[in-house]
Amino acid sequence: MLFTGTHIHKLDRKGRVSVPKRFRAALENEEFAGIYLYQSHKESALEGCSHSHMERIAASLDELDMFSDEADDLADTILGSSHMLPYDGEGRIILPAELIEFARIEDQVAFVGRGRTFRLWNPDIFKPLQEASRIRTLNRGATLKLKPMTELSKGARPGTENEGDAS
Amino acid sequence: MLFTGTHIHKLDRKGRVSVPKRFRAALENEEFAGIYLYQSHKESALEGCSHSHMERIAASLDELDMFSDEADDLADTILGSSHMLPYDGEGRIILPAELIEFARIEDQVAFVGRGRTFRLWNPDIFKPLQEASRIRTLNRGATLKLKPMTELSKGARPGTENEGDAS
DNA sequence: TCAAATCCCATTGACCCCCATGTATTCCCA
DNA sequence: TGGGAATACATGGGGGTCAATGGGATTTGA
Repeated sequence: MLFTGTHIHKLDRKGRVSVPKRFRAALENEEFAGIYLYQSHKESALEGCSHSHMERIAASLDELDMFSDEADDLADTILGSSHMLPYDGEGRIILPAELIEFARIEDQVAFVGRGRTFRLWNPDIFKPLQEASRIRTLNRGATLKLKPMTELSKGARPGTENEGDAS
Repeated sequence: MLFTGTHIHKLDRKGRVSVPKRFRAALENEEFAGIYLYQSHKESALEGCSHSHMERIAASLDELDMFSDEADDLADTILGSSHMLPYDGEGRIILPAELIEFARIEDQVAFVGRGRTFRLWNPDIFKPLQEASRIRTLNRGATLKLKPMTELSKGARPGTENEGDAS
């Protein structure tokens, strides 16, 4: 289950867009045949994930103090603003007008893999940002500490990763 | 069983409102065909949940000191003021006048998913609050620490696990 | 007896299923 | 290695179905 690469697809006049085959393949064991989308906090983009990932978010929120302000805000912005979008027979979803508007999407949609999650962009907006981020990374000389293989099979560890971040 | 998204439905002149199909689907294995609603203690909203979640609240109250003021208050505000609302043949409930008034609901009701629970709002009140939540989340740089996948199958239990694992 | 709740049916409009067409990639064979 | 066919994926659009809604009729309960 890994989302990789950038795939640009067309938004048709019914508001439908094909989910890339690779992404659907990454999701094929999910109980829900479709994807979840919600507005990104920091970018003019949509965050995408699987049903089980959404379950993880809910379970994690459940553990925060039920009455904490932070849990409240996160519930409103992630769970409350998310859209559960099933595939049609051809593996397409309908992009809700609200999300199209938020991400300023026109006639094309870029699906950008981010590992456990992915993002949807207006390709014209994403492209220059991607270039800028590439340059920042080079200048910074960033290196990624890889986890030992042995840990991977045990499943993801908490505390180290933090999804939907690290631009 | 996950409540996600915001669904705005109409309150008709008989005081009925359709429960979103997705929410009903999330509840379809419940013994009681309907939902529970009670007044939120911090928002001008109604808290909604399933029968089994209500059981969980009752069980949690049991664990507090039976004679503490806190348990007293929670029992009064949650269990005492909750309404058990069955669906009609079309999947609607009747919103009691008391709750309509409390949440200042007019002709529309927003069902807002929060994972294991959901809230009902006057959409005009909720929308700006949600926007404020988004901004706070952004400023806070909040990222959610996700639970490891392996714990999901055990079900969520608040307050117990989650430690002894951060690398 | 009256009011309120439940049942029942009609309407409408959005969504989903289905099929047809187009396009790119892969695979096979010369 | 190049060309061509076959297949799989992406796209376009029509029509049926179902969820949401509105309102009348019947039942229940105070």
